[in-house]
Amino acid sequence: MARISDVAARAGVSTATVSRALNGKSTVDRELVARVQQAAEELGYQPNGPARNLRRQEAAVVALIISDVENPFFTAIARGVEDVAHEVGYSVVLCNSDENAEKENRYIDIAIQERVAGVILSPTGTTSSVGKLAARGTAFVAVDRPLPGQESDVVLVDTRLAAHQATAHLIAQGYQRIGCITGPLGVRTADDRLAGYRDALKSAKRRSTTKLVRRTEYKAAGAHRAAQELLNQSEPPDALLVANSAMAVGVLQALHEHGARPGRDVGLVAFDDAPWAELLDPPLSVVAQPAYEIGTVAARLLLARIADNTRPPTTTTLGARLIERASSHR
Amino acid sequence: MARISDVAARAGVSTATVSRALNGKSTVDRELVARVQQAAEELGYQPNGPARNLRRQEAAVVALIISDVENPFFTAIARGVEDVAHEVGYSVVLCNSDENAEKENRYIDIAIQERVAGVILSPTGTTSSVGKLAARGTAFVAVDRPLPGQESDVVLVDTRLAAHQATAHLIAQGYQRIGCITGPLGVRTADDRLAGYRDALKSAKRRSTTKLVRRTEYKAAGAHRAAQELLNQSEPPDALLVANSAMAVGVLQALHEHGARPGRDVGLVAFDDAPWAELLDPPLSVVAQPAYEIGTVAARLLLARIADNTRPPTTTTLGARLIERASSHR
DNA sequence: AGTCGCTGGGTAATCCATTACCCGCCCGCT
DNA sequence: AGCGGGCGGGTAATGGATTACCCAGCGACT
Repeated sequence: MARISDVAARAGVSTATVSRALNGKSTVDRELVARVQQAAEELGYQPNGPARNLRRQEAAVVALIISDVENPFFTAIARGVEDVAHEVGYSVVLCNSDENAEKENRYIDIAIQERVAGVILSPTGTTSSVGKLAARGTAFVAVDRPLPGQESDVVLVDTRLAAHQATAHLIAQGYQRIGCITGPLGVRTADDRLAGYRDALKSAKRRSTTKLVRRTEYKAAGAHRAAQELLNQSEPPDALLVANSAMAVGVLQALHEHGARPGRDVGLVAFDDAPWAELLDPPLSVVAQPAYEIGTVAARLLLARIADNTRPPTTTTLGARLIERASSHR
Repeated sequence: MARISDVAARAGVSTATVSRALNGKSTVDRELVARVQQAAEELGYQPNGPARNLRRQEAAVVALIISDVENPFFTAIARGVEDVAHEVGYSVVLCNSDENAEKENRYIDIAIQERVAGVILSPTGTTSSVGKLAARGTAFVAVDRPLPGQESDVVLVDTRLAAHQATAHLIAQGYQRIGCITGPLGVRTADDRLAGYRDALKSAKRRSTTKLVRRTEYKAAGAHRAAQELLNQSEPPDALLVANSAMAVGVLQALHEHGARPGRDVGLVAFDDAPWAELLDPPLSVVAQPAYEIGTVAARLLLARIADNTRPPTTTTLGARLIERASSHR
């Protein structure tokens, strides 16, 4: 594979000149630049990234560690991050932690080893292997969930408030026994959505009971089981707040199996707007989160922090929007 | 940041011994290994990736370049690749080419520059910047679509046959004017699905007319417009074959706007099984592609090629499965 | 006892691009 | 003419881990 010295030889200049000509860092004679570019072209020269990064002590790459590639919420974030990063010449590599602290830890190690310029991640939970990033001075930004006991830039959604509003909406529609199916204990968004749900019940002077609450992983299968359990109780819920769209699929299946119609029999609001939510009969009421915007904001914060790691940590909280459709109307 | 020489000093050995102890390449005295590991631990030593890759001339990383992160078909492939790669200690970085030859080209350059061990990609189309990989001897595997004029390992789905079967199913159900909404001209899967559709019409001695065929990007918006056009014709289709699940969303919207009920009024089969397909009323008939398996197969092929780049190129064709639901029954 | 061979471990070369440092040349001013 | 300043470009140091090469020491065999 062609090296910089090959290009230099072909263009009849030194390696220093080749580097300067190709990177445009310093003024180089026009004619030489042309000769160098042509030589590089002819040889199909591609600079050796590791060598460059070794010397530069940093790669123009940001790592994005998300907890589920198959969750549209996170892929939308990825798009936001990409669009901003590309504008300024950074590349984005996507890593999938699968809501698994060990994988997350592994990817953080890789990010450190590869000396990426910065990391954006949705932390899996309590185990803060993220401390390593802080310890090394690598810029990082948390999205979707804050980092326990870490000072850092964070981009959140006011998901507790959103859950409150969604629940209040169900109450206003006259539902009496409102349940909640949320994510695993310790996952912050899951906790917050549950808290918001309880806030709303309290505001309405309703008693909340654990009999109407289930926690499970953020997947369809878990939510399906949870919904089955709730519906099989002697006093089943007449409405449900569901914490993400994959879960909503499981819940809708369970309702179907019980012959219960969303809206009329069981009011339903789910987090995350999905393109198919409107296609259902009845259309699904959702809490739309600004996922793409989370990505763009996080990327901009990260770039600012790469430029200046001493700036004080900021917390950005974006709002979510309740979209009322027929699944939450009798 | 701690360097290998710091670890060596703390453990009282040479850098060579540290490297050997941590990589387990050669036999090192047990006690020294323990001392080295402890020293590394205490210093929080993380090897410098660029330096390592520079020396090794290769990184234990495979790049996966897909054409749409938001398409569940591709994220399922990603999962398959990841699962296999992780088993053997490789990391996967995901790049999103967005069906854009320029972005694809850029990511290929990055992959070459970073000296990744191999690349798996779903080629965007004709412009074969992929030639660079071949020229450099970087292992690569194409998924979902073959590479025009490139000898390489390929993992495909027999999508033409699947389209044939799906169309034949619509014919068997008694639909008379079957249309097709497929992806852009030149995207191989889009061409194949259209070809399969025509094969089926021909087998059934039906005339195929371009009046019932529309091509658009693989997104909901394009498919929505296409469906509108088709439905507004004087002789609208009474069934549609739709080339992916995002498009199906657009088509379903259009049908709804026309007050047409899937199945009864317009028979419908779409490519890609989505978790929500069963939730619709009526449930959507689909062609389920083995996306996860494509990923695992491609990863295994890539690993084999990394080990031995002289092996002859293979083409693996996986089958798709038609799942008949109510949207394709009168 | 001497020699061969093996093993464990140290020294230094190596991977390649970037950039600090330095030199030569030319222009312009006095 | 002489000198200073600026610019273009070359030489070589640099980043950090891996590994080729070599050496010392020990055990075994003749």
